[in-house]
Amino acid sequence: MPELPEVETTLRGIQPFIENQTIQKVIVRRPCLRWPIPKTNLQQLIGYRINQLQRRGKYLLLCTDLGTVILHLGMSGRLQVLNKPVKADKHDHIDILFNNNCLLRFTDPRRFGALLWTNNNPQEHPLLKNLGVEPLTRHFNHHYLHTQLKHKKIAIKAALMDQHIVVGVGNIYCTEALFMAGIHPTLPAKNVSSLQLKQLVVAIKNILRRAIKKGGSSIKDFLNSLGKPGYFSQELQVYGRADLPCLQCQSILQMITIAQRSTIYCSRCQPIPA
DNA sequence: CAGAATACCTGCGGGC
DNA sequence: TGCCCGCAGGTATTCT
Repeated sequence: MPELPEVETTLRGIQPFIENQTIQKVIVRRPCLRWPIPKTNLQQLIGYRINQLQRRGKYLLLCTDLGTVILHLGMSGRLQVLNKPVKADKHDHIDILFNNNCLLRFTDPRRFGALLWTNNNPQEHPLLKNLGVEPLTRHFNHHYLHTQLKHKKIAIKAALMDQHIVVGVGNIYCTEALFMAGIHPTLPAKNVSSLQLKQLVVAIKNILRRAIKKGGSSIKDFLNSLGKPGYFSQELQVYGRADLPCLQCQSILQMITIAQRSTIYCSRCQPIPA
């Protein structure tokens, strides 16, 4: 489900209900997501307030005076705010109840998501401290990409999805951005021209911004924190369109696998440079 | 060291 | 109807 636009959509959806609210109760139904859930730390949070809700890459941070809850939605995770008690379903692993009677519920069928705890600066947490730049800041530009990629032989698509280079770009938006920039996804990262890198940066920023505006993509089951789908999937040009005609040139779109992820591209619009 | 493969899970749709 | 297969938005860990 969640790449940067979906995580950002989630943040914006839950922020008004939980920021500055005091934690009243925490229920952990399933002790393990990707890693064990730090139950003790969560119980100690009762009576503490969420000072701030932040996003770093695909992580969400619930900041309190005691420490920070680090959340990752994995592949199928979802956060929603309920304003009345609703019976928990099979995959509703964690509930956090606030004094305003809002209930923050974490649901994750595949359990690739995570809830972690840190007493220290969350940016220094092992999972966060080596993350790459935020794609929607000025630090993400073609000079930066050139520096990062100039020695990399891996496919450009694999490099863009490496969260240590740039955060938030996942399989959908990476596939789309490469199409927009006219770059073949298997091209070795070091061989992407300077002009192409510029186009790629523009494409990535553009697609992420547009997706956020539309509330993210609902490919299969993404629902935002209000239980509504995102509407960006209607605008996807290549992702999910293998064997269909390219919307630009009518060539049949191809599907290949790169770094164990499905990749769709147009062999005419995204040629391999001679 | 870089890069590739593996592992973690459940659910869904399609083919038989 | 039911079973088996492949596929799904991610990424730390282990391997070569």
